[in-house]
Parts: sequence; C-alpha cells; structure tokens
Amino acid sequence: MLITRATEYALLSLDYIRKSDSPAGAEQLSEELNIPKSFLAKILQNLAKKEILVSKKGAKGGFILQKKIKDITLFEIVTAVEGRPAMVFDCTQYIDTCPNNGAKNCTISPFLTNFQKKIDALLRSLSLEDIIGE
Amino acid sequence: MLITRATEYALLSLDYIRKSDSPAGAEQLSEELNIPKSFLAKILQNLAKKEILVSKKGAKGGFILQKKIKDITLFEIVTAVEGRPAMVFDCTQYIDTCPNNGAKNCTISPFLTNFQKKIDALLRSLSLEDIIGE
DNA sequence: GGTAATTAGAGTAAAATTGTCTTAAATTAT
DNA sequence: ATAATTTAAGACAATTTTACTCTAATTACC
Ligand code: SF4
Ligand code: SF4
Repeated sequence: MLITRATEYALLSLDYIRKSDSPAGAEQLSEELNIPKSFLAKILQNLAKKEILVSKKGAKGGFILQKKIKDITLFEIVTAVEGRPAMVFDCTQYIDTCPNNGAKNCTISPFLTNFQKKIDALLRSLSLEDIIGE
Repeated sequence: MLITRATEYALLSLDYIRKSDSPAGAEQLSEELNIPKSFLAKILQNLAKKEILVSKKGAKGGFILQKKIKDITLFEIVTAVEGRPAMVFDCTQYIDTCPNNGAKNCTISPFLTNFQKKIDALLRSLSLEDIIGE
C-alpha cells in the first residue's frame, strides 16, 4: 500500500472542509465522515502544522483551508499526514539487514531510485483539485 | 511502501539466478545474498508457481528462469510474491469501515482507481531486463 | 469565568509483514 | 534400493507498522 488509511481520511476531510463555509471541527468531521475522532484529530493537526489547514481554537473553532485546492499537492498531503513521502521501497529502513550492506553495488537500487522519482513527480503534479474536482 | 521486502528478495534472487549457469538452490541463494533461508524458500516457491521460475527437486536441484528476462514483468513478480498486485490503496480491505460504506459516492475513489491503473500500467511495462540490465 | 475547541504525547490494539520450524515429497547419485 | 539432497507445504512465532485511544493541557470565544 503506497498510501495509508490516514491519507484517505485526510483527503476525505479536505474535501469536506473545502465545501464547508464555516470552520469544520474534528468532532463534526468525525461524525459526518465516520472516522474515529481521536485518530482524525491527529491527522488534522499534522495538516495544520504543514500549512495545509489553518486551525482555529476555542468555541466555533475548527479547520479551514490555508491555500486554494489547486495549490495543495498530493505530495504535501501524504508527507504531512504520514510523516514522510510515499515510499516505493525504503532501503534506509533496512540498513541493518541490507543484503548488499550499504547499497553500493546493489543491482536493483538504481531502479528503485528511479521508480521513486517517478512516484514523487506524479504526486507533486497532482493537486487536491485534480483529486476531488473543482 | 508500495512493494515489500519479499519483492526485494525476489528481484535480488532473480538477478542471481539469471547470472548462474546451473540451478541455484534456496540455500545457496540465501547464503550468497544474505536472505533468511526459509523466508526465501517461500518466495521462490511462489515464483515457481506463477511460472517465472522452474524448480528442480533433488540433488543438484534448484531454480532456473522459465522465461527470458525481457518477458518477465515487474507486475508478474510482485503479484506472484505478494499474492496480489501492488496496491496504491485497497478499499476492498476496508469494506467494514469505509466512511462511504460501499464507495458508491466516494469523492476520492475515482482518483484512487485512476492512480492504481497508472501504477499497474507502469509495472506491466517494466521487464526484469529493464530493472537489472541486460 | 465557563465552555468549546484544538494540541500534545504517551500508550494500546490490531493487522500486516517477516521469519522459523517441522514434516513430507520428489529427484538424483551411488 | 537406499541415502543424500533439495523443494513443497503449512502451521506457527516474532517483529514492525498501522490504526486508534486516552488524558491532560492550552487556547480562544462569548
Ligand atoms: S539490497 Fe539493494 S535494495 Fe535491498 S536494501 Fe540493500 S540496497 Fe536497498
Ligand atoms: S471511503 Fe472512498 S476511499 Fe475510503 S474506503 Fe470507502 S471508498 Fe475507498
């Protein structure tokens, strides 16, 4: 799975938020979209930290978009929510059990790097508008 | 992670096998490539079942390629080894907790389907030769 | 001040991946 | 034939990742 449940929830929430005219709260989103509240709250926090959402605290608070949907890329969203870009295969997590210990002369590593670049480019080229329509 | 450790091991093994002139055994591959033996054996079995490798039992047995490397696609390999194609995001695994219960009117589902098609096409277009060279 | 909301972080639970073991079956060499 | 080698199969265990929860603190509005 290239993307996780958290990213799915983020996309569904972003769609809801951009359709809402007042700030949408975590609780509201959770109920409307049937997403576990505490989990969703974390996701929204991450989107706020990465300047995709603006969070308003206090009564009548909630989240609103910080940018136009055509200026938010899928790459940003995934990275914000998952804590790192969507990975094809992350060698760096297996340094201790890398069969070629260090990737110096790994036969498939160049391919993986190339593949990753393609995915990154694709994710960067896709805006939220492309995903959820205008 | 779009692809798993099992696929990495498969690719490394396939590279080794195609360079070897006699059948390569699970034990040999395991030692040469520093891959856990029993885990690798499973992977090789799967590749054999899906007609990528031919397995020869008994003394001097092992695995050899069943096709030319340009006729083996990455799609085949991943599907054989992982039991299913590489998924961008698999809604079908979340039927019981799908916020739009059933995907009928899910705003992001069309995008996901489209994305998946792109990945499938890419994986089908890549041969083992493309990955590990001639 | 009181209430409604986000923030932060630790902690838990479930699921998927990764890896092991044991036994059986097949093939080859002697 | 028999022994040695090697794959086949499946149950099981360990590890890692994902998914989710809880509690307490903080901020802002009215
Ligand atoms: S072997 Fe090649 S692919 Fe596997 S981890 Fe080391 S570098 Fe990455
Ligand atoms: S909500 Fe849309 S994306 Fe999430 S699971 Fe249901 S269908 Fe798939």
